[in-house]
Amino acid sequence: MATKVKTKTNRGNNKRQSIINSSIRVFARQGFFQSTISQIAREAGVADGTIYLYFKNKEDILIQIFDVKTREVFEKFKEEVEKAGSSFDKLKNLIHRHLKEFQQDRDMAILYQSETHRQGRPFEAHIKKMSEMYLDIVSELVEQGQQEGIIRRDLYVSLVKRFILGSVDEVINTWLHSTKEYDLTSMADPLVDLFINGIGVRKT
Amino acid sequence: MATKVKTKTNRGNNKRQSIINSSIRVFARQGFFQSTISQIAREAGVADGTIYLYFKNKEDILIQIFDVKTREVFEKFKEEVEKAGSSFDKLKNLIHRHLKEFQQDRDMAILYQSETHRQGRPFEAHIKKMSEMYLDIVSELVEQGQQEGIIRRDLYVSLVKRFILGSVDEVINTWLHSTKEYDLTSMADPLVDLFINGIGVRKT
Amino acid sequence: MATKVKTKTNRGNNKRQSIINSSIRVFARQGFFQSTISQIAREAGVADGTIYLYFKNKEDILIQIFDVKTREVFEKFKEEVEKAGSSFDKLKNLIHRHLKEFQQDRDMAILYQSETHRQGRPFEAHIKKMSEMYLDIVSELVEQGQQEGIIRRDLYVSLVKRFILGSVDEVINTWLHSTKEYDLTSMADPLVDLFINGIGVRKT
Amino acid sequence: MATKVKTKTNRGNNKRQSIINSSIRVFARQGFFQSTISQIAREAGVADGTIYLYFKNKEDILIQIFDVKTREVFEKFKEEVEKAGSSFDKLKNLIHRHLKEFQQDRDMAILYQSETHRQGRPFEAHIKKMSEMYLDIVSELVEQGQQEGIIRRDLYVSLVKRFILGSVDEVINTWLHSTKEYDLTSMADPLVDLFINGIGVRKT
DNA sequence: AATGAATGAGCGTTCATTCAT
DNA sequence: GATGAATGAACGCTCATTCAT
Repeated sequence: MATKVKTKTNRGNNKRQSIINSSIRVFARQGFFQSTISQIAREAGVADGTIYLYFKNKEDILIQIFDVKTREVFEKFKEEVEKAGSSFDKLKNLIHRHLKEFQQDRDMAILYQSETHRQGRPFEAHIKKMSEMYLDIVSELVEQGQQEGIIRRDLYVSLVKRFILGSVDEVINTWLHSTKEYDLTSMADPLVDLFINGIGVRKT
Repeated sequence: MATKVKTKTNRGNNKRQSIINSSIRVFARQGFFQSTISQIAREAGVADGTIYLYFKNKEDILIQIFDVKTREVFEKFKEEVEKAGSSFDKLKNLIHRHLKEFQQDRDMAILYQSETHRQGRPFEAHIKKMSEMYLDIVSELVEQGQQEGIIRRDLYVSLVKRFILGSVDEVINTWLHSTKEYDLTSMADPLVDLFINGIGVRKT
Repeated sequence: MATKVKTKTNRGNNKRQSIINSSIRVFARQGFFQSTISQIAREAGVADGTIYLYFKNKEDILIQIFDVKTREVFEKFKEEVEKAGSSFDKLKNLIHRHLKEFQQDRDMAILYQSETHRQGRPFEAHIKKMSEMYLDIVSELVEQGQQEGIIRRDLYVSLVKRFILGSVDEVINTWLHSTKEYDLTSMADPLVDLFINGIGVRKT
Repeated sequence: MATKVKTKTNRGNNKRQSIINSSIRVFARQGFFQSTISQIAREAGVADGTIYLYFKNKEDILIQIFDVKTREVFEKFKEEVEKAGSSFDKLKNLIHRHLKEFQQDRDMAILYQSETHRQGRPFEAHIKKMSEMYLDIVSELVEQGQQEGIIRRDLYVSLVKRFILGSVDEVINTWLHSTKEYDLTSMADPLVDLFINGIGVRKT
């Protein structure tokens, strides 16, 4: 149906996508600064110069990757949260999906970990935006939980966000750098348990 | 007394230290790959070539920084933990000191965040070592808490470590990238509260 | 006819040749280690980086020069030898052509002299190959002479080769370092005379 | 007797000699340009700076080596020639001693081969001087032989010198680059035979 | 639109030489 | 005399970017 329209547009998009995909792979493998345009071009099966038809420069590739990918990812997160009813289930779904997505796209996970933690200007904004989306999700979730009476009311929501996001990130990071292979999603339930109940013994 | 001995040794050490300090500053400001030997040399007030009297190459600077600094930092952490009695106080002290140290040495904090999250081989080992020290501290702490009956027994200790370390890192990372200035250590108590009690409401 | 094909191929070859020619000139003038890529590039009318499009590194230029040039030269030598009938005439032709070629390509002669006599590994093989070609030519020539009954049978052929090649090289070397200009080929006949008859008086 | 006087002078001379010897070794192993002052210093057991107390600069070491060593060597050559009576024996002795000396001092032989054949200014003069000494010896020898009636009168003496020196050098050079070990001096007699009689069959 | 040869600024690193001790 | 830490010019090489085809 919508197949014919693509002819012109998609040509470009195919090449564009191809470059983006190659970039993610190459960046993940070697890091942004260690990657060369030539490598990306070779991996994408295009000429070096072609890349500059779609991207302003090397950094622009990275920026666009983040813009697109994070939009995608957080769309999925939102969807996952909406799927569930209680705030507890929402959290569980979120964490599970978070781990699952990063497990499925290892290269992107690596790239994400590297880039969200490095310094270097022209990026800040994009990272922030993404981080805020996570915050939004968590905010809603916490608020709902509080109304449901299952989440404490005396919380700094922004701290809760870092508390959760940080833990998940570290779990992912450990997985990425681990020599052993194991299922990342299996960490979801224990993690959620920690989020909800903490490590302290409950006084009965 | 021991002042004479320095003449020879210290000369070198001073210059060495100066280069290390400059490197931390420059690496923090621009990232490892964006930093040049010339910048470091200029900042340290030495000639480019001088750097190679003390370090094998650019990467070696980074490695030595980590080796020294992490040893220092974790010495402090251990000390802080030993200062307290109950596992609860130990955790509190640890988190507090962690935040305090990184707040006091912002450049090192930035460097630490960048390097622990990037890919690139010849480093893995050094990072691992450091991470394990943290794990050791947390392990002991958790174990003690379990014996004291104030920390749950049904925990994956290695997950707890990531749960705690990840949260703290993220809190630091947010602070580093924040435009507002605020006291990082003020996050300690709320964080510990989250670690111990989680976000869930306690059923009475 | 075959003119169109050049468009792509020749472009590269022209630049490649240009770099090779410049390199011979620069190497001859200052020696391999004293020559810089910048000098070669300037002399060839290309950018420094361009050189690395055609050669792996500085040393690779030298190797390729030798591979090509010595093949060329020894093709000519062989041709010259085959042109003559008697072994005596062959020898005469060989020496004459040898001197003529090196006189015509003074830079290459200088380079050849330097490089065949210096130490430094990654070269040995290439030099050897070349030297052996000369040996082959002389071997055949001597053998034929022996069958013709005009060359002694009690000779170490490998020594004869060095005897001849060494003398010729030294004559060339002297010419190269001489302040006076003189016709190098004029040395051919006297040299051959010495090869054949030696310096001793013939007992009649 | 003259032993006491040395105290002061020799100290210097010892160090000087040590540096010279080390330099020959290092230069021979790696070539002049590939050798560093540090390597020479280390090998000589002195500090880098000390070298500049005895030599103006790196090149000066090379020059002084040649000045001294060639004087030494050619003293021996002369001596060897004077030992013999007939011009024929003189030639035999010269060649034999030449090969023997270079065989005994392999490093110097390598250095000599490299440096007499490379281009690079500030040297010419020293090489020339040495070469002329050889020429002188050969000249006398040939002249005497002519008077004795055993060497042809129709010879360019300067060509004869190159004819002989070149052959010997090439024989040495081959020996130096050979993988097999063999006695270099065994080449002396066959070589002399070639010099005297050439490769041609004598007409009876 | 696509190419890829060409560019040249820029960087890490080396090393001859100096000089304060 | 002797040292060796310090210097900084110089070089080989890389690679993001451009542009003629």
